[in-house]
Amino acid sequence: MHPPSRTTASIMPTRFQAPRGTQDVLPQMQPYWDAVLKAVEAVTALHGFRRIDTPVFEYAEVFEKGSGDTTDVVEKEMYTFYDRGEERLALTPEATPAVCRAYLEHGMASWPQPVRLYTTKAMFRYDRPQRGRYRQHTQFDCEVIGSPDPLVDAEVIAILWRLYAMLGIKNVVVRLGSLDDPGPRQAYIERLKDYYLPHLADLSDDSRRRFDRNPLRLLDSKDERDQALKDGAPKLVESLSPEAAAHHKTVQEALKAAGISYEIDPLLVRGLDYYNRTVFEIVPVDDERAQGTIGAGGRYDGLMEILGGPPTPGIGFGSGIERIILEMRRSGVEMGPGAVADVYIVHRAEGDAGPVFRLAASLRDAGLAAVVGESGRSFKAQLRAADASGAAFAVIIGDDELVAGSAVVKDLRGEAPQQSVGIDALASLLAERVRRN
RNA sequence: GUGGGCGUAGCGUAGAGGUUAACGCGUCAGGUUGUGGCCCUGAAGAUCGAGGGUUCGAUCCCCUCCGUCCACCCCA
Repeated sequence: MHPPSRTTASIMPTRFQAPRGTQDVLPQMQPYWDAVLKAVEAVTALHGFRRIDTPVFEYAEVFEKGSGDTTDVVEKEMYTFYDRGEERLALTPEATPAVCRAYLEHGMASWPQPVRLYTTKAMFRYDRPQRGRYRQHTQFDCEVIGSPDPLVDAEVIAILWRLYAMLGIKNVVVRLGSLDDPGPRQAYIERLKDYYLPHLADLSDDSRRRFDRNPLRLLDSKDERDQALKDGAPKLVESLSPEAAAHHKTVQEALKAAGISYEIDPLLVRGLDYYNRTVFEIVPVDDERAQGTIGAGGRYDGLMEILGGPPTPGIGFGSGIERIILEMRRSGVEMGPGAVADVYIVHRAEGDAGPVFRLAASLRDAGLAAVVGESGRSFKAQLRAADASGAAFAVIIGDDELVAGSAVVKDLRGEAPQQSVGIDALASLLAERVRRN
């Protein structure tokens, strides 16, 4: 469980740094996060979703059973640990099993069905970091539990579609596939293996491994040696059972009705075991990079039983907020820092700070963001800071004003002339002027 | 987990086996008496990612580690 500890020097040469694959979200990036989180709230409200928050960690079995213990996410990427007792826990690598666990634990089957839930939370996967791939990332996650209706499939796709549009993301497309139900899918897999069996020697190493572990992935190979064989392989979406085919068709009709551009991807395979029927991803059309997928999900009608609950259909998706923001910026969305204050107080109160602090408090009482300049810095320096703060007004209190009980109001953004105002009247006056701007 | 590129002040970059490592942005201070944005001047700020090796000498060459980026794998 515990690897030999490395020397401090090798981890931390001269100073601390954030652990590999993690990142600080600095103030200049916060406007993007703010925009995404606000849009998430807005779009989920428009679809009648309610928020749920599950713990950062769960019993490891929740994911081992839920996600599938042979999936890469569980087998290679999960942060598993023992706490000080005997409990084996795991940092959440994906939201769906955790939300389903909560559904069962709290008897949500007795709520009006289906239950529509969303969350935004940190996910952890031990993986080699790349642009858009982090060991800690944040996901917007939606789950609709308790309905087999294909219209619900289309609805969750519509949520993402609307969210991305709200955020100014352009040029994305939905890739839609169907994995059928377990029985027919298994029959299809057998046919696929029969097709590939005579050609095993010609396949890439990766694909030979896939043949045993996850044959569906054969169709997804990017290796040149595998390309020729792919074309002749039986396609899953062309082999669907009548029920799954009808479901698939209804989803498509609903997407068309909603004006969502999608393309059928007969090779779409997701890396989690629990999916059946509808699977989808949303990808940029003009970015061929590997980590381009910004949102993905699918139906998981069998998951609740795997977790020990009664048969309960469900569908959901996750969308990585870091990737959403990368895509926003690639679409040309630019967000500035914004003003940190409405009013910046320039003063020379080295002795008696009372009047300055009372003024600042009265401004804040009036709802104005007020920043007090640093004592001891020149008026010039403080005014430069006032300008940089983005404040609309500077209020100047020097020695003369201190004696007179007044302050000079300077309009930093407009043409209004400076005026001297009694300190008592300042807050209401500025509140009025800021409101007018 | 596999293969490869990169790592010089807070940020973006230049540089060369050999005296005090350069520039822009940013920061701070000034440009006379208490007034921002533009402009000008100056200052601070870099053990050249870390450790080890080769060499008379390394920031530059070699190795290891750390980080980052790209592809694969996987995924959001």
